[in-house]
Amino acid sequence: MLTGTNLTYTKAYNFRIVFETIRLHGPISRADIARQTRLTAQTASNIVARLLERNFVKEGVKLQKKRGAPSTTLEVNPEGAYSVGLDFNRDHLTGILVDLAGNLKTKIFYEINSPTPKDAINLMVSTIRQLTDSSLVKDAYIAGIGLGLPGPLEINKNNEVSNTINPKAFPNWEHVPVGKMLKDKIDHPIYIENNASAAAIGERMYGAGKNIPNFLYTFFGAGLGGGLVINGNIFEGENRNAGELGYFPFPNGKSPLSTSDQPHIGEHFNLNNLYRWLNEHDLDIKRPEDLANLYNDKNEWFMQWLDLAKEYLVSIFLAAEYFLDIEIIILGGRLPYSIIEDIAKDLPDLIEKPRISINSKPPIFQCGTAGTDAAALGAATLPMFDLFAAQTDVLIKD
Amino acid sequence: MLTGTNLTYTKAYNFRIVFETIRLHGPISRADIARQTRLTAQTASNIVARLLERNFVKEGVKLQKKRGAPSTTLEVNPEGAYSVGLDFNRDHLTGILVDLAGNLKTKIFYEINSPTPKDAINLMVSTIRQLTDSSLVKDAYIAGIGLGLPGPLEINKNNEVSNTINPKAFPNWEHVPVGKMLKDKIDHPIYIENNASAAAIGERMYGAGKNIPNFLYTFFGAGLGGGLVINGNIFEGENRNAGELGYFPFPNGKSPLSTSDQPHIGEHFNLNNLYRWLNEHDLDIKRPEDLANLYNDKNEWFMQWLDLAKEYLVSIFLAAEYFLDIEIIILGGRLPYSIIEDIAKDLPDLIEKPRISINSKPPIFQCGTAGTDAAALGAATLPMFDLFAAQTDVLIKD
DNA sequence: TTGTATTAATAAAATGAATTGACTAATCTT
DNA sequence: AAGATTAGTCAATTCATTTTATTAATACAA
Repeated sequence: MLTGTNLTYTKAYNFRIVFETIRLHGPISRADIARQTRLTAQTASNIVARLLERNFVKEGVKLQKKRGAPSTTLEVNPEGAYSVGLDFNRDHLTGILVDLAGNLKTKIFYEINSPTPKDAINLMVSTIRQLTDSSLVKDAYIAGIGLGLPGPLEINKNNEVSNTINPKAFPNWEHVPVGKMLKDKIDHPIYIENNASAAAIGERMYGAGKNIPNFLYTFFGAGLGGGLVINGNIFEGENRNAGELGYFPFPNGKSPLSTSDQPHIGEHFNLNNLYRWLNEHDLDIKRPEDLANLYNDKNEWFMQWLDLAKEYLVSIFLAAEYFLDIEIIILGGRLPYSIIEDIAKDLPDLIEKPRISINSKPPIFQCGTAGTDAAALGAATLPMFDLFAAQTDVLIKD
Repeated sequence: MLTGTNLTYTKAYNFRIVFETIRLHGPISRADIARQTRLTAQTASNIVARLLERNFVKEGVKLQKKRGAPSTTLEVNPEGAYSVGLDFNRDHLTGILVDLAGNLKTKIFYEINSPTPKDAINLMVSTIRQLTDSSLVKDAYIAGIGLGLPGPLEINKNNEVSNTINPKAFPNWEHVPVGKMLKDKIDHPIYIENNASAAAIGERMYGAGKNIPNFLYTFFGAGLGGGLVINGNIFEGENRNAGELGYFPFPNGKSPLSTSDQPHIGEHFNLNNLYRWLNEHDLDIKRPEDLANLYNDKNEWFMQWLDLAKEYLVSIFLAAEYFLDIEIIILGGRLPYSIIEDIAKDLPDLIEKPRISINSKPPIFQCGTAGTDAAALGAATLPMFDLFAAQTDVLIKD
């Protein structure tokens, strides 16, 4: 619905704009903030005063340029806020604490095995408590708790709780009100996203997408996921399922890992499928980390998988270019960094041959900066993003 | 760059919000406008006064609901502004005049044959003059001139002029500064878009996309084009080439119309390819309208083409769903309406079989309301959109 | 028929954000 | 040492929305 705006919203937006300017371009002086944001020096100065008061920024070194009075610079105060991120899947729970600058402060990792919802929630709650009760964040402001779940998710009518997990891949987890269950026990705002979207938001705010308003994030998790960042914000689609890259059909033939009657690329990237297939070839692989060794050894089976993976990705990324003319594709997730790096290195050449172009540049491939904890880090940035990101929707009523 | 906002921008945005509310929901009272926009009654009333003063809206009937004073309703004043739209391609130039309500007032159509840039510009100029000098718009406010060109387009460094046409399909038209050439002779603001994007904006503002902020528009023109509307605005991509649906590869085999060494779906939808192929089968077809007869007669060659066309579209639209989880796909363009209607009718069933879904609804297929003049009507709405659409970017400096 | 409740619309005053203008202080240039 | 330039802030102004108050029109109930 079309709603108006007023001074209050203006204030909220300018507050975010100034904070973002300091975060992305700091250390920076009040005068430079005013120039960049096109606000008056007075307004910028006033907003900075509010940011200082709330401890979100702090003054840094004095700086002199050519002439005139030297300027005192401002930069993000990492201790100004903290946030908790959880990345949950059937084989693991990662919990982390990050500060306002996006630094990872604490990390807790559990290997688990398809827990019941009740057990899972209990583990999440104790993990959150452990992270928020540490001496580090004593008295500090906690922005909230972000939870990354394997998609697809649901939102019920009340818009309050979102949660269900692909029932085939994760039995007994249909329509579990994860958000509600957590809210009953945790006294912080709770944000839930599918882990691919969360990771994309993480890269957008703190990582490779910091200065890139439009990109496609490709998430190698339990399967193949994606997060689409459009105009600086995640684009979720009508049913919150945008970025389901795994559903694309194989460009020709099908993967030896495919077993379903609707062959789709996701099957090739499904880690359980991959483990099983490698086991069939006498390779004992149980965790994503184990793949790094196979890659280092140039194991023939793994390299066969990797070559096919690249071929399949090419067809997806071509679609991304034709549809969205996307500038940058960021790759991240639980696969070892060396493997993701290899993919990012090879794709530009591989995509060039089938690509049709009249006057546009090919997409750039980049590795995410969050490493294998991308989902947890992304989850942790959900509260930060909600509070600080300079989205234009904060300008509009409701 | 991150820029701030202030009261002036607030005012501009609320002005648009109120106008849009009247346009989409009128006849509507001041009180209802206030309720919908969440502005105060006073503010809504003040903005309406400004809209009345500028003749963009007019008062309508009195309306009484249950109790209380009856309200005077407001509605768009069609005569409040006019706009000119041109749809140019190598075989035709369509020029139209529309009013503020989106009604087609005058239409001029020329059949042409790959004119030189100079001849084309002259024809455009005389068409524009004819449309703007008519007695109808005497003394009326002309919002501007919109020009739809076959993509892909370019923007030069100065951001002022955009213009070049697929040189393979349209010889001697590389890097022609159409915008600049028009501006020298025409004293109205000039807007240029590729015709698919223009048509998409037209459907967004006045047609099937009126109340739909996210949709994919599919344009059957000289080839296959697309326009992506995201958050109410056209999404153009990094090189302004988003929506190049024609570049998708064939899902299997290739079309009998395909001749290039990089087979792609666009070849199948290329009208010249289609005419040629039909000619080879002794069917004398020269214009899009001629296809309607073939369709009525259920001509075997044409139906073969049509069945393949649907198959190819399915693969594109599946990609649209997986990538964007798009709710609605609007079909329009120069193909006869009966054929587009047939496609829209058959696609839901055709897409259901290959489609993979866990908990999302399939896209809805709809025919555009602009008919075969979609591109020209879309071009005509470019100035209207720029002046009246409630985009959040009008809230931000620069 | 009369009094009351409800709603529409606007006038006048208040609010609160950014802006404008004036001023001080710090540094470089000549 | 004087002048130029820049940073930063206080005080006053501006201006669109909001708040408050008022008038007018209608329906409903007694």
